[in-house]
Amino acid sequence: MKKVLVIAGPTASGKTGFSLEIARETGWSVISGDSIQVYRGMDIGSGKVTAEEMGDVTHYLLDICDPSERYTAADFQRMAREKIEEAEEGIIIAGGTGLYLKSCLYDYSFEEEEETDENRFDGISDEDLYKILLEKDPEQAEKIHPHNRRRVVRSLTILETTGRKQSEIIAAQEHKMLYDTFIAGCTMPREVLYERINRRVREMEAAGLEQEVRGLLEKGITFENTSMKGIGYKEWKGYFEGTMTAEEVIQEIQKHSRQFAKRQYTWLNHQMPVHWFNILDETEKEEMKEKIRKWIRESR
RNA sequence: AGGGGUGUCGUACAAUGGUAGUACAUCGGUCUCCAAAACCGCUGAUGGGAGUUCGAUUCUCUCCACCCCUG
Repeated sequence: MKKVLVIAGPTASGKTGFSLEIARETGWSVISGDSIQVYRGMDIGSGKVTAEEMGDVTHYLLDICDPSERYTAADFQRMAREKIEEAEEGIIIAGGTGLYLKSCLYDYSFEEEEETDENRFDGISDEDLYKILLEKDPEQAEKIHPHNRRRVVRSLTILETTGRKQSEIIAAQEHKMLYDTFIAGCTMPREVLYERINRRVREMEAAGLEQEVRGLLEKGITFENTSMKGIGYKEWKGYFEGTMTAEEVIQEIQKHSRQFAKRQYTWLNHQMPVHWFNILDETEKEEMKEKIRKWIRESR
């Protein structure tokens, strides 16, 4: 069974550095498990590993899309699984996009779908849309809040294009991991992480984040593109429309990053079996490495 | 020092002589392809004291704090 070492954790927790250390020790490649780092030209704001840091460690799923394209969890699932299968012994996935990690590791199945008109439900209220779903797939509807239009539309789309209920698709799965997986979670006290986040955003500012965003806009990328929904990018809309100062933008990015880190903790704590360790504590870090080495030695 | 003004959750604002509300933030949570997305929930305030009143956050006085003007 292929071994998959997942290095997870909230933003700014040091996932990249740790994954490089392990990659150099094991000789394994690294898959980026990140929804924004797939886009070319989005380097500073996405906290992408630099060529210099990377050295000769092979990285997959970085810079594989144009920012005008839409990359999704299904794309990640397919491409990451391909890389896992190609690996000789094992591979590392470093990233903080919870859904991407889970959908790749577990037996999630994303049904093939036809293109649908995104605006076909315009004019129908959230409540009415929810009632429709309640009628057609009550089991799934009960799991979704009526106000969460995106999820309601999603379920209806699955129903329309595949002819199957989302609840049935999920019920047919075993909810088991497909690989021999070990999930290491980089963490640290919340206040320390928040300070690091704030500092990192300042560093992005100094590294030329504004110029990076300006360059994307000049190439025709708009704030409507999925890629521009990322933290560090979407906040500049007001700035380029003349309603916000750069300082306000930076503070928004810091705030959104902190909120994101909190959501990442919630996801990782509740959705996957993570082995947490305080990455700033040298002893804990070494213990984690030892656990990883032991897990690699075990043959299953 | 004199004159004027303002004091309500962390912040910005509401309202009322009779249960003090909203937004954002904080904190917590949901999650099967837009997920760095979308959505949900909780906590939390009338500056201190006195008076009028059945009842004051509201009216009155006083103290305190802050702001503006004058010197």
